[in-house]
Amino acid sequence: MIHVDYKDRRPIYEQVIERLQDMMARGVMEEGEQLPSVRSLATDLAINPNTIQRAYAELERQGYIYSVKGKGSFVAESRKIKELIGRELFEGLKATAAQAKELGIAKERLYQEIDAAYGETTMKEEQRI
Amino acid sequence: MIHVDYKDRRPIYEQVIERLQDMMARGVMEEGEQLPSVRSLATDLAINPNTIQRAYAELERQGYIYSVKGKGSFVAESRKIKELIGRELFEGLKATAAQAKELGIAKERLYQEIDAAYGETTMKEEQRI
Amino acid sequence: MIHVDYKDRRPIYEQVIERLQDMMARGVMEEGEQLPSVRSLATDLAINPNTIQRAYAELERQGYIYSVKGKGSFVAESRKIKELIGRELFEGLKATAAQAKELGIAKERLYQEIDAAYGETTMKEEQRI
Amino acid sequence: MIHVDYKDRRPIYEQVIERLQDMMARGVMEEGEQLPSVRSLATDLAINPNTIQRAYAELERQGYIYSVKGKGSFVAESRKIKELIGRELFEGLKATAAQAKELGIAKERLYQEIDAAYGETTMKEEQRI
DNA sequence: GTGGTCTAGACCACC
DNA sequence: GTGGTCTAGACCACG
Repeated sequence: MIHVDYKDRRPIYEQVIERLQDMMARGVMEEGEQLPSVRSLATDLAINPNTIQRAYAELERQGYIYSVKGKGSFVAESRKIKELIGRELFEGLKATAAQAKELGIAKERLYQEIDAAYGETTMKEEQRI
Repeated sequence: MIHVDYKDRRPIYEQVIERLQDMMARGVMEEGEQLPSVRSLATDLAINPNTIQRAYAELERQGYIYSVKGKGSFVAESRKIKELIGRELFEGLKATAAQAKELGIAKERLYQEIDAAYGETTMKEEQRI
Repeated sequence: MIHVDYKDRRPIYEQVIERLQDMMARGVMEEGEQLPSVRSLATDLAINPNTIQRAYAELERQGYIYSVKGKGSFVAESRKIKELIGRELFEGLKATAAQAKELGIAKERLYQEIDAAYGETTMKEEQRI
Repeated sequence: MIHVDYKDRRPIYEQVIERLQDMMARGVMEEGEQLPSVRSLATDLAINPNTIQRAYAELERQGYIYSVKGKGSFVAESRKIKELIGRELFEGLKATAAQAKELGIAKERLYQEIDAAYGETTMKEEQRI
């Protein structure tokens, strides 16, 4: 389900956060669904419970999940999650576009790159057919 | 000229690198121009010379500048810098686009955001008129 | 295990890098194996931890090892290491051959030297028998 | 005649040494021929006379040239120069071959690389015809 | 004066 | 405990 890569230079708790965010954004984990307990997930991934605890705390702080004492942690409303993910992505895109403009890069050149990214994966899916 | 933010979580030497990359990309520092000496920039920013030294070493490794013992550090060819900056920007954009596709975001939505970024600044310039 | 030579004109961190590269290339240190910690190796060699830190950072950048905060540093995949070492060696050989050609040295003379190096050690091994 | 590259990371005096060694090895400068004076060469290359002085001193120490007080510096016997150049090149090759053997690389693989280096340039010369 | 290396000692983030 | 960053201060090589 989740996989941590020790060769990845980012801290493990960040990897866990990102993987969970991704699963929630893509609907693999649905609104209101209960997340695995800190201890069970720690056992599954063979890492320190403190690390999972930290990931969950951060996800709660950001608004992706909410915790109920004595019950567990749950996925927040999908509307909210979509908004959070979208805001982050668009902010990054905005910064990139601003920098590109400053460097004198035509915006059509950016479109082109986006088309390539979208088309590329589409091709792969077609090959699966 | 350059400013370091101690509240920023990123290491100081990275902030210095990015600021200098940016200045070179925008042509504020021209090809062949001598950068401030390690010691003088360290004094200006009120940080340790070793930290600047590290930033310069990394910039040289990446190809943005070249350093000569006893002479100083100098901005590399602008052609090369444009290429380096462009490659980095497009790689980031590619990753963003791939993520957006995975999240089911229409690429037209990305175009829209880019147009906004390009248009926005244009608006500001027009307001100056 | 490792030895630094203060009479050597090359910086200490480079000597450490080369010794470790050599050990990894020869299989003395195997894939995934944990390297000595920055502090312990520094103590062993009686040099400053920062110097070891720099060597490890460079080795990671080159792809020979990977480091994880709070865990340690580990030898990369042997396949990758073989490739890195081989590339370096052949590049050096290419430069030597090019220089030899320019000086009007027959390439058979180079073969001869290589045979000597290969044969010489073989002789030693035979003497052991 | 000689050219120094400020972008080259090696110190200028080393570049001057190598260029002169090369010219002597290839017979561009003949046995007994007088080298340009320290001051005139310094002026030509627009660098500090101390730098040239250092290069000449090092070349004399290595046996490539000899100086006569009040007269100038002269190229040593070509037999000696050939020997010096050859010794350096073959020592490097020997070390490379030894390392290759230790890594389990077949010596035929080294021949191949040498052939490529010799052949490649030969091709270019043929194209000139 | 310039860049480059090294030491000693401190603090942080992570696990 | 681990790796990573930073400071203060020193010394060297180069021009």
